[in-house]
Amino acid sequence: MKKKYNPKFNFYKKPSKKEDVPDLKIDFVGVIDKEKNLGQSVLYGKIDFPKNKKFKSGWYAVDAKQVIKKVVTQDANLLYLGNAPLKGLKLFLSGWHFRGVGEVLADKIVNRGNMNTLRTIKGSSSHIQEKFDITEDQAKSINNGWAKTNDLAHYDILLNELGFTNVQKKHLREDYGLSILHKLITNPISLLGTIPYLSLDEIKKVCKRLDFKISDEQIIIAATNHVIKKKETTNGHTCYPFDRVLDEVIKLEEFEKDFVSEVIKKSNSEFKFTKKNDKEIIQSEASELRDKKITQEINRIISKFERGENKKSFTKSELKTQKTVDLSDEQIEAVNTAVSSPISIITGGPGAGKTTMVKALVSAVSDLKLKLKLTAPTGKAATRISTEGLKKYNPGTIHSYLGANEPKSEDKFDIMIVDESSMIDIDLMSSLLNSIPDKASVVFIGDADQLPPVGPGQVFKDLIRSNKIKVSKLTGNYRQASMSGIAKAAREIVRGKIPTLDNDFRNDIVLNDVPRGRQADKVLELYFDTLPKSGIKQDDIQILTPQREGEVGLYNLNRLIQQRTTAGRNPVFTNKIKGKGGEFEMNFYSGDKVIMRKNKVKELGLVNGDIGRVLRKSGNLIVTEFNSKEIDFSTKDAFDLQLAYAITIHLSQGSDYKGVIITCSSEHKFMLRRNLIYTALTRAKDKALLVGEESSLNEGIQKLPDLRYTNLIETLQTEIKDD
DNA sequence: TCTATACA
Repeated sequence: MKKKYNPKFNFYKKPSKKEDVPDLKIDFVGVIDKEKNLGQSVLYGKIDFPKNKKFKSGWYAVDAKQVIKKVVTQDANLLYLGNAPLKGLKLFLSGWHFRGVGEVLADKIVNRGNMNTLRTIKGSSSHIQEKFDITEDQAKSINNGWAKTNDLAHYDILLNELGFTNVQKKHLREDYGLSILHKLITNPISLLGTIPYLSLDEIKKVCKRLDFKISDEQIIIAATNHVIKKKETTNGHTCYPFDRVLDEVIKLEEFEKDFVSEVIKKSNSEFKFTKKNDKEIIQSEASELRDKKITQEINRIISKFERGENKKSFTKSELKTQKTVDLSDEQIEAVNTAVSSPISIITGGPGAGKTTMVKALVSAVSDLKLKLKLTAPTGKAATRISTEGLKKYNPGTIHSYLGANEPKSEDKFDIMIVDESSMIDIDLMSSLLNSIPDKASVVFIGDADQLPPVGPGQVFKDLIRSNKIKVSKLTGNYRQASMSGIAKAAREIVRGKIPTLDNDFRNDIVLNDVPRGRQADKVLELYFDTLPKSGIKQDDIQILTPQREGEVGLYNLNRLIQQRTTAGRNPVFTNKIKGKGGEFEMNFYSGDKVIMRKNKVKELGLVNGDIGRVLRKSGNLIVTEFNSKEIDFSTKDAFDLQLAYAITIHLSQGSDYKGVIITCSSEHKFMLRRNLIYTALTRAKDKALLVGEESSLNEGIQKLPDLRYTNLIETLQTEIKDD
């Protein structure tokens, strides 16, 4: 049987519209007389249970459609609760629907009304007031609150009763709907690994509440899914070596290793096993289906694509976008490939000519009268496209594009160009490919040597390495001699070679080999004296560091610079920041360089990563300056601001600066990796100054980025036809 | 150890 793909952890799903609230109506039914199969229902009052069946006394939850004409149907899925779900009811009443009802009042009401509470609150507020012996206002609030709820109320109460959190409830509603009843009746523990932030202990509590006896096999399978999922959320692996999964499962539940191994191997529909370098790799079913979904969508896009036949090859003169820029042969070829292929990839490091190439591609696309869509995974990358003169195409984040459009909607385009594609995780890629209309094409642009996505997988890399997608690699066609020292060093670092660096400041890349304890001072010296003297203004300098904590961590460097520049003035505002040693207060003064950490395009016209300056306080508002425009922040909005003299390397991805000071201290050696150093270094346009121990830098360059186990390359290679 | 997006 072919299984339907169910994106278990898809946070990018378009929220369901009000009108199509799925059917989630459940009823609570209680057995009154076991002998006569007589019962009561919250929705219908006195009811009958099927005569020929035995029931336990106490309460059940049931799909409301399965109580017909005051009779529970023969085949009804009854979830046995035993005790009435009063805890869930209390939580429901003290929830956001009912203003002014807190825990104490909810307690009082439910203790009086028990399960009749639900019938009572449907009545008039005077009735409510009298029954519960509460004030008129309280009764009105409950009456109003109930009017705002819908069929979801009982569903919510049930999940409250079982102890699920709000996020978990949301996923249960959207991923399972009413089928959750069947799941809870047959195998509640299998929810583990399919609902985020659900721990083994929590699901065990759910089982206990339901008096559900868990078999060893069920526990093992659930724990295995749990371990695999954890590897995905913490390290981005979409599959993992079996022996290591096994060890962790045993740590969670003390079973015999051989027994655990046998159980997992036997349940072959739950897991997929593959071999990588002779290592046995296990993948969850959900992850396998997700890979398959991606290949399916790619196959669909390839097979529906129509532009290929009547393709036009652009020549150099046709693609000339700006008088001064001459396109290289590889750029022209990349444009032609992108225009005539259903899916294509353009890679290359900074300075390889991606931006010029994109502009040429855009002009070619408009020449062909094709409708274009521009997107990127981050707000920052999307605005950067805007500033490249492509604003009229309305670049936006992939998320906002997905949210605004029903997949394959009317808002069709012929070609989508996606920038900074290396930051796309596998779930986002799946949603994105799914949204590409038939006949349209996609071009992914990015640099695979930069940092991997925050989320799971490394789709961009895998797509390239599968050899199933057309890849245009831009090299910049530079001759060694004409290359900047920065570019040369970056190329060496990517290959794992240690570049020869010294502290000669006449070079554009300089290594200051400084021991711990003197590194922060060195950073300040470069920032305040050396660089400005060489003609790079402080505004054009960005300090980059791998971590927040430590001598050359983000907090300390920002604090030190602030002390020398702005401290002592009256603080404009204060934020609370959660550091390693607990919460601390951070003052912001007039003149402080700040970074915006949230996308607030509609409200403030700013995206995550925008850099600006604090100006002054004006009444309740904090006046700032971003891109030479004054922007007013409320104190609440100002919580999204951080000091930005120093920022993490991760945050700098996608930006560039004239001068960059990069710390490479042994105190951050855990973070120092080849791709991190490469990303930091390639942010620099004119000058890159490294501060730290040479040995840490060199070790970092040798250290490959954390390996991500994925199975996508293999899936692509078997599922995608060659053309 | 760091990091994106989005919604409620």
